[in-house]
Amino acid sequence: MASLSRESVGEDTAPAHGDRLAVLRRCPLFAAWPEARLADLARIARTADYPRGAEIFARDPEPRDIFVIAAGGVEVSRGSAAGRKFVLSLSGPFEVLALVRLLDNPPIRFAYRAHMDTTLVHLPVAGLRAILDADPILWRDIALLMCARQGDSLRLLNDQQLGSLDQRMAWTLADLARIHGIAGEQGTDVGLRLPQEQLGAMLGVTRQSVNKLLRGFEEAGLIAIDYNRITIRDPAALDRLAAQRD
Amino acid sequence: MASLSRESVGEDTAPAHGDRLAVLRRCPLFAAWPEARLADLARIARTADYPRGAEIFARDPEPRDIFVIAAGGVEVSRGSAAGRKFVLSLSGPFEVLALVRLLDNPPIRFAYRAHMDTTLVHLPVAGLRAILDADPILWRDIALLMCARQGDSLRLLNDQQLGSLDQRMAWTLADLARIHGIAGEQGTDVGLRLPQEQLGAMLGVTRQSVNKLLRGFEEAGLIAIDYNRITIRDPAALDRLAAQRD
DNA sequence: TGCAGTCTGTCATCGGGCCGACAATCTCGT
DNA sequence: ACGAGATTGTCGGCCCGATGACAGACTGCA
Repeated sequence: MASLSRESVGEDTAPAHGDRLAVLRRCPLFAAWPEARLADLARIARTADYPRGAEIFARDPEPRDIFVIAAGGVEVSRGSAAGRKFVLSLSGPFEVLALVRLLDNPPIRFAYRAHMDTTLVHLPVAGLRAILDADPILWRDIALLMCARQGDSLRLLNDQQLGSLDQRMAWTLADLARIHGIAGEQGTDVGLRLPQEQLGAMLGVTRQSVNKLLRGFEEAGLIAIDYNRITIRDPAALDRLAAQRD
Repeated sequence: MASLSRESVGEDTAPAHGDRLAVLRRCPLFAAWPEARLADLARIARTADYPRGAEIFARDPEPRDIFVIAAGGVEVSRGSAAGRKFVLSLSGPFEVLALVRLLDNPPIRFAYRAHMDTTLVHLPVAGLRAILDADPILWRDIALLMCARQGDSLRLLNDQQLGSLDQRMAWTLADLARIHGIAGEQGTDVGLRLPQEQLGAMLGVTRQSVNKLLRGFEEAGLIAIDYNRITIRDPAALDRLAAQRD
């Protein structure tokens, strides 16, 4: 159990303000917002650092923040009573998370965990709503982003129901590479050292199944495996495999 | 293959306009909208009837309408190349569907089918966007609805991954009863005559499994089965079973 | 009323993925 | 450099749900 949380809350110096502004400016969600609104956002925002493995809202019984990843990565997951875990996504920098908190009572609560050393920009939901209500056309960007997120969820749901395991694996790997990937000489490195256990929690299978599946992919020349590290050798074939879900 | 579609498009008499207004007024989404905006909506809206089994956008290669169920029910589903089908939901009156079309290019396209004789109010997406942009605070309602929908999808995803089959069945039955159910003396009738095949397509299992599962539920006194018709006898126990998903 | 088409009920068989177990390998902190 | 803990690689047995098949029941239309 990680016991650390919110290391650097409280410093609110001018350069910190500028940092927050720089982060917000790089979020696709805020891309079209006027400079003044971004400044408003930066004013209510607070930065916090989380060491690898820390739970993001571990101490908040009723979380009140939406947040943006400034650096690092966040695992969005949910545990079951039986001890199993479902990993919804591994998000990277400049993604805005927990937007569902704009609702007064969200229907389900996921857990957020720093997947590596991570810096977040917290936006108190009340303050964000005030800014949105003061310039309501900004709600449009929220609405459209939520439409896109909904589309992503529906695609995931569809894949879970109709796709074979190989297809889901191919799709998941391609997706991870797109978010976190680092292109290299031998191919695109899936930029995370993710345990097969965690991959399993994304696909809904056990780590043993993931292992067999990955070795199969390696044998087929799709990927290369170096212990924890996966490199995509044949992205085209991978996409072809993933795209058969229709 | 159903060949019928859009029977009554074209009539735009004054009383029809009033009918459309009445339907829109009963949608939760539009509950807080000012009367003038609802009138604008009704003005761009068009009503269409679909016989049971008809595909809603069968003829539109690039569908441009968001729609509201005025009466009847709509099955939202997606087929696979292998001939299998995934049923996302069975929606009832006054639900607004296909909101994801507010995006220019939705990431995934589901099929909509009239699950019984159905009347829809079509809202062209361009017209809707114009109305929203003219009074942008209305975007807030869209955004919050999409947040709620997203929450629903995430809950479904979570259940698929972590829940046992019984739990998912219990949850699905309770959900259907909530949307379409008719309370009676012997308990709540799940208001649809849905083939076990279709239930299977919602849960991601075959009709045989659904059959065995339902008989088990009946034996346990949770439900009563009369051929196609399911009546919930012990809603408390059903909820208890469904709620174990944590 | 009868018949075609749909839906249910049930069985035997098969297979993919789970479970439990254990050894080998790698990483990281001290 | 070393040892504890995490992660991988692999196996055999097992179980749930898929598959294919078939008879019987129900519905709705002619």
